[in-house]
Amino acid sequence: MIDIKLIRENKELVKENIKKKFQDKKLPLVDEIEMLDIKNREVKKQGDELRSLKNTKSAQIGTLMRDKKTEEAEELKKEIAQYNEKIAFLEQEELELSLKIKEKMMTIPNIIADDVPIGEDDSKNVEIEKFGEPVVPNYDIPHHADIIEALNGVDKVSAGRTSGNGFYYLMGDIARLHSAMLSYARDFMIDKGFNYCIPPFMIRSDVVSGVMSFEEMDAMMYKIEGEDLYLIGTSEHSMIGKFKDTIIKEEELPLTLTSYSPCFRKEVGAHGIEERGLYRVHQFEKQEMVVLCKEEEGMNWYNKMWQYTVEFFRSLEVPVRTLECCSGDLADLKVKSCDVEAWSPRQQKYFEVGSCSILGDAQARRLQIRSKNDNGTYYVTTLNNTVLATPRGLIAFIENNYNEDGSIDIPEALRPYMGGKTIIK
RNA sequence: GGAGAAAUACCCAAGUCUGGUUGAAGGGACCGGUCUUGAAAACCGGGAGGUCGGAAACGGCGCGGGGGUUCGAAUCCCUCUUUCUCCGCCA
Repeated sequence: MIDIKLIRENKELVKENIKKKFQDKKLPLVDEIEMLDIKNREVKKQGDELRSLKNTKSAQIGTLMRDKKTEEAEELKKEIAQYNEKIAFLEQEELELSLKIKEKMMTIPNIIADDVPIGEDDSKNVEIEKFGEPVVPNYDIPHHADIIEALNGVDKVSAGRTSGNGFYYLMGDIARLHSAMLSYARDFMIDKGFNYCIPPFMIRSDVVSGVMSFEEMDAMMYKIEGEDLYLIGTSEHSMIGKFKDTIIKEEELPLTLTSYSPCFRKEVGAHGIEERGLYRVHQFEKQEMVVLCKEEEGMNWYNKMWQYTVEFFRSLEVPVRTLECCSGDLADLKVKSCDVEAWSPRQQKYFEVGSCSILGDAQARRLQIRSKNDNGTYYVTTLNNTVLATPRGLIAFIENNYNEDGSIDIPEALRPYMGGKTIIK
């Protein structure tokens, strides 16, 4: 959500930005908002004047009552009653106008960074940099589901029975590897100075609607029957929600947090749960990083954050690359975003394992997350990035550490979490 | 799940029974000053933060959130949320 002042003062910029994102159908909204805003302020002004008048007269009644001038007081009461009718009418109008404005404002995309590549969809995303050699071994790498199955590491048949498609039992060393990776990811971020946090795994609807649109909510979030609660789709939801309606002391910024949570997603729509294996599932686990900082420090953190993820995967012998999200593929709330993709030696291409985003003050404005200095309050800049989401991260790890004989190497970094094991076979 | 108590500004806290100079007493912290070589202490002085409209003057909102009664609500009523105490249940 952008500042409405931007529409008042520089609506061409807002329109230009909409065009850059190939959302031309939203262009008329800008003028509509501008008109509604003018009208809203006019109505508010009228209302304020009447309320002011009413307040003054009411105070007079107080004085008259004290002086026992009942008749005069009664007359004033009648006078005020007339104001109240008008005020009620104006307030209704004010409410309707501001709702309309808010509804439209929510759909206006955030102003993207100048250096975001312009493109209509994900096919126009731009590779930035490769880290590590994308090696293709001279033997075949089986599908991850087959690798894991051969090691007795997964049971999807039983999961289908208990929970349906999109769920899984991880077993034995593979389950342990899964946990080891998460523990390592946690400690990796703690060592970077991030504050470890385990958040609530369910959140209320007002928090959800603060972080996503209704359509997204419907497509992603599981609702708890009979309660105003949703299972989180990512800990970002509860981590950002943590600061809803608060003013953070400026000396506490930047807040650098790393959170663990299971994540639940319906995965309704485009892709669905149609793929074999553990790539797209209803339930996964994630170590996340979240940063709240001053605007001027935002880009600095953005660059640090994706680099942390790269460093993390490199320490696990996984080649990665960064892929910059183009304007059309960028979610409306984001200023800039890049994916960290892991190399798949089997498919001989990169696939997404994480996503780093800077949202400017858009998320903070929606949720009223502010800080304060001598010039007053301001909305903080929010960022989030994946350290490790797994089983997806597990797949990347397994493919890249797979040996011809079906075993999986455990790199140095992970061994303390695997009881010293150097190999899974 | 049951019973009770509470939520007031950065923090503590008065006011709520008895609605009207309470746009919120009093502390603490904070800022400015006196004193001091400097600081502390003491003393004097200052301001509610926020938000919306306005170029400004000024005005609207605002005592956990929402609604209601009333000319007028921190104060009365309803509702939601949260916290605390006790009981029950439970990893």
